Amino acid sequence: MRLDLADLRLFLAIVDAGSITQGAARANLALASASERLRNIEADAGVQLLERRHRGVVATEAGEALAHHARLILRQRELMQGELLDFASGARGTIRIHANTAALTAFLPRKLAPWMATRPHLNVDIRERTSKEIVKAVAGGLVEAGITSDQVDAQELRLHPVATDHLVLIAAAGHALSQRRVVPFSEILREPFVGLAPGSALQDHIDEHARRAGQALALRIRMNTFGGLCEMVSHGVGVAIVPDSIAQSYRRRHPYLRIALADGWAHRRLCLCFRDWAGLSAPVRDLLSHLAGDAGVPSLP
Amino acid sequence: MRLDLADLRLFLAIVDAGSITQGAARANLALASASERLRNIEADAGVQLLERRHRGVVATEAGEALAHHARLILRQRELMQGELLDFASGARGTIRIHANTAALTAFLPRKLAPWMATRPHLNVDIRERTSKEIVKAVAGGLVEAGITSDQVDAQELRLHPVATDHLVLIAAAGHALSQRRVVPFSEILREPFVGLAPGSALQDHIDEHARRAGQALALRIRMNTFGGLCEMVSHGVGVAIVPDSIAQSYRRRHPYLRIALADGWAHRRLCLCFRDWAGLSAPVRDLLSHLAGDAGVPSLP
DNA sequence: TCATGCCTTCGGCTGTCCCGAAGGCAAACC
DNA sequence: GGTTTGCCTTCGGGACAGCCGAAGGCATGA
Repeated sequence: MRLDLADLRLFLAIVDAGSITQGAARANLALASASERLRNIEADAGVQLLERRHRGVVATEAGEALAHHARLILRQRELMQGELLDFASGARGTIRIHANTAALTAFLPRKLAPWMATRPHLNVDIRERTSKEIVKAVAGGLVEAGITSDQVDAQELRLHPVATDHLVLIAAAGHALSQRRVVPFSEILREPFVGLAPGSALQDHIDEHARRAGQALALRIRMNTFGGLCEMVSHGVGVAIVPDSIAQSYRRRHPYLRIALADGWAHRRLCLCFRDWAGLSAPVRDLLSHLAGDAGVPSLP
Repeated sequence: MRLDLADLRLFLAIVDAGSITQGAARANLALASASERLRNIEADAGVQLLERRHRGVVATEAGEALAHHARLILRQRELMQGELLDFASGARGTIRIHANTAALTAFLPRKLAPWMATRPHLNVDIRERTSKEIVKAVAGGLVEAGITSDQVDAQELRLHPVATDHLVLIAAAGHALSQRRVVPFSEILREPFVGLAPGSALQDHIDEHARRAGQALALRIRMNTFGGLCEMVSHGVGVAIVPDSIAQSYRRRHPYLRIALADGWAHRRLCLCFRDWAGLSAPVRDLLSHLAGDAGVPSLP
């Protein structure tokens, strides 16, 4: 059966108009073409679909049935078209980006929530990775964009700073360092530490710097969450290094000292990371614009 | 958007098969054609629908959405096709026939019930008409077929007898005619009559014969149903002329005498009436075959 | 009897769609 | 490391479908 969508549209137009002449006009077809299509439709169906009257035509029972189904099919097609348009315009789909620990825990939730609320069909899949892994993933095309620290070698990728997120040392009140405002990492290498679970990107990052300083940190306990970690520190179990954004947000619940780290690698800025702006998909561009600042992104191309 | 049903079928085949090559084969298309169609589909949609992998392809989110709608649309089309096939094969639709009073009240109900029970989507629209009107309607193409008395001038139409339905006189027990087995109409013209409501085809028929005999019947009362009519007769209100099938079916409830009418026009046979067998629609042919006899219709072409 | 409105048919043309063949690319294999 | 294999894309040519204008048929209404 070779009945196609144009046939359905034409048939509906004819039934609604009540005459082949008018229906053909509505469907932007010459009368001859409409007549021919109709002939084929009826031949295929094997039933008479229109009753020819002196003044126009009316649908037979079979014709009514066809019209009914035609309406359903065309409606379904409208829905499909709308949905595809959503995908094309970026109102629907899934964005995949990578983010480091700091971005994922402190920066993104606050920025992402209102943005997603206005895009009900848009899903975001964020994976936590070390900044180094993120750069590799973006460079290799595995994800379109990521949010990394600026302490990483981005090679040919573009980095666009969107927030500061310095690492700070936190220690229980009354700790020996309590008088210091700033302390170098090398000076605290022998302190008892509270750490994050192995595999955490931030923890690996810190361990790496300890290794470079020729020392392994003395981790008394490893926690799974920043909340637990901060609580441990506030009870004097040990010190810890966390993003300042985290340190700020937990200090009400678990009082502790915040002491800046003197090292360059601790002065991090969170950066959007992507290959080139023009190559990004619409929804990712939209998201990055939003993350870059509420006041638009004059600095993004 | 020029996406047609072939596109949908092809796309589904490709998604299911997991490769354009296989999908094209399933859709009976050359690889080149499939590739071209796909290109157009994606261009129209404005989104990538398939992710090209080293081994075949997989649908993107947008592709999944398209596939989903495609399945719905094609299913709907299947339903439509099935329904049209029902119409074409005569399993669905409405049959319009005319029947005279006798056929409508006595012959048809018994024969029609089992036939309709096995054809749930087939409706039958039967109108009561005089035999003369039926012949006119069939000859004029207003209905395909009818069931008439054989007492009518059928002209070029075909008549096929299917049952006898003689008119009989009924009278209360103890009536003056109670000793007679047969009586000519002319002899009872002056009897008080119980008749049917004006407009009834049978009543008009009887009146017509009375008029030819130069007399109007003395109708003491006109009833709307045969049941009421028979009851009146059994109580001695008057005599009446009814189809023998009716007389038989009510004589238990309302006892009366059945007396044959001698006149030729009372010796009726019910006949199928149609123009030509080949010109009938499938369901009407089917119905007439059934009415002509349970044992097939050797005499119908 | 003509005019009107509607549908059908005809002949010609254009555009679409299909196909085979050739080319490119990445993985798997020898 | 070259070759084979599987898969996708592109190209050019050819056939067919579908579209159109014009002419014809039919019934109605003036």
